[in-house]
Amino acid sequence: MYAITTSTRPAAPVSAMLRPFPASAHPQPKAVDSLGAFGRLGTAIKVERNRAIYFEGDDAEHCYRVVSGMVRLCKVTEDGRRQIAAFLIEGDLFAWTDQEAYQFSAEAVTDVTVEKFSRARIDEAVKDSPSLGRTILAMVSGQLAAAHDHLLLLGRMTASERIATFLIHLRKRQPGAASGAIELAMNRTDFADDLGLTVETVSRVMNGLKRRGVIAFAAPENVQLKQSGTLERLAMAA
Amino acid sequence: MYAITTSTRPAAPVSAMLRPFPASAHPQPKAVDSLGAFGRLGTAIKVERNRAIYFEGDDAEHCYRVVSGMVRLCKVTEDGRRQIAAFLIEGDLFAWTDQEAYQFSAEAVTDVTVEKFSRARIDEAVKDSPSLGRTILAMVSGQLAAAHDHLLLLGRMTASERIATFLIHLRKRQPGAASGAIELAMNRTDFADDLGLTVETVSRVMNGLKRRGVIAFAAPENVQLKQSGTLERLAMAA
DNA sequence: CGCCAGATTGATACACATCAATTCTCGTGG
DNA sequence: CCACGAGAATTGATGTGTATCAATCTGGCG
Repeated sequence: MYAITTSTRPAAPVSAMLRPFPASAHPQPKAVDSLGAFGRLGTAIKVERNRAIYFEGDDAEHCYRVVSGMVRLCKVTEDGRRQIAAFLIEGDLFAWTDQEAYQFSAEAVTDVTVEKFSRARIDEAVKDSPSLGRTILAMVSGQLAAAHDHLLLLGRMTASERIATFLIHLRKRQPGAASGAIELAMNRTDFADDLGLTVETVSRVMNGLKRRGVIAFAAPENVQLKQSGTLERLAMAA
Repeated sequence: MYAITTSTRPAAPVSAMLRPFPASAHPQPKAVDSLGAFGRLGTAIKVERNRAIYFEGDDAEHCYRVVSGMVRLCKVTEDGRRQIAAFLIEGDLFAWTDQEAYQFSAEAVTDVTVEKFSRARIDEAVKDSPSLGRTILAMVSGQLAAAHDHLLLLGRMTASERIATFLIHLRKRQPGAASGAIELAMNRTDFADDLGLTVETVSRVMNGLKRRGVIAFAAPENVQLKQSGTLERLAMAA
């Protein structure tokens, strides 16, 4: 049941963030084909763009895995400042916590399919299959490493370094973007809230790079990396 | 063997950071008593204050657990900017990665005893005992949650909010500091590099809080929280 | 066609960095 | 016991990168 729980709901940008659909609104969640190491332990759930999968403060009863689309983990302070901790894509695990409440909200950046696991069931499955536990640990520790890199970015990099790093990072994860064409699933605000900047600064830096011919974009969501070398020099320390 | 590997050594503050002692210099590493869930899988190692346990870029052959003292995980860019990802205390695991090279250096903040594990041996031990795997996962996912909170701090908090948050956080982890007395193992520079600030800003904010009677300190490393309420209000979103 | 959210651009403000002295602390040796 | 030196902390003066405030522009959609 999707009862209205007493979670810390964002105070400022309320209108934008909606609860996930009640289960009844999704008569037939599409079956997931690529189950990976997780067999049939979970349930596939679809979530519409810009809806929350869960809110910070909700009881942490489930853990998840992205099947398709993009998810963001984020937190909003009382006065409306928002930080996005990570953008997650196909295969990424999230909410794999031991605390009794979620500390970050998870929201669908695009229309998304996620697989939902009961924590209890996963614990049992791991007892039977140590390799499953190994897989989970590998993914979580990978995310820890990514978070640490993100800390360096937020703590010590300038605006242009952050953006260069972000773009390069995106291209690495983009499956079929061998050239330099990147499809940005997120908008400039998400962009800014991930990098600890404002929308205006993101816009200025992006258009600065565009003017210098380092990147190109007609529509804001369709960026091409023209001079990867320059970008990598800007990005510096990986 | 502690062969000189081809690791990315910090270019700027070279003098400060020294290799760990060769094993031969530690004839009898003191036996560790509190082995926790890890039995006798590891070896106790002592590392002197301000020496590195390993460097970013070194082959990631071992993982560690802090037995006593404080360890910092940090990265230095070519031009000398430094970010500390975390301060680790007794019981904390680190270097629990699947990548082939460490991405962050680990350094002793105080004189430190760490337990060192071979990754291969741990993997085997986990196969035998799933609960060990569960313990490890719990710790790593706890660190991921802490890293995410740190991201919010670096991305969206002001200098005073960062410092208030840091102080409160420290007190929570300090074992016997029920009152408000905190013993800072790290100096102002570490302080600043964890919070993404400069030493000067840290000093100014700390002395500002002191003037307002929120905190007190005679020596810089011995801080007392006088008005926890005020601090918590400053710290805001946990 | 007109609306609206998102993106861009411009003018200005400000929090923190940077540069530059002091001051403090503590270990060391005369 | 005190002068000395060195590293850390503090304090002050000034600079600057990014935020903030405020329009304006753009493209999609009813």
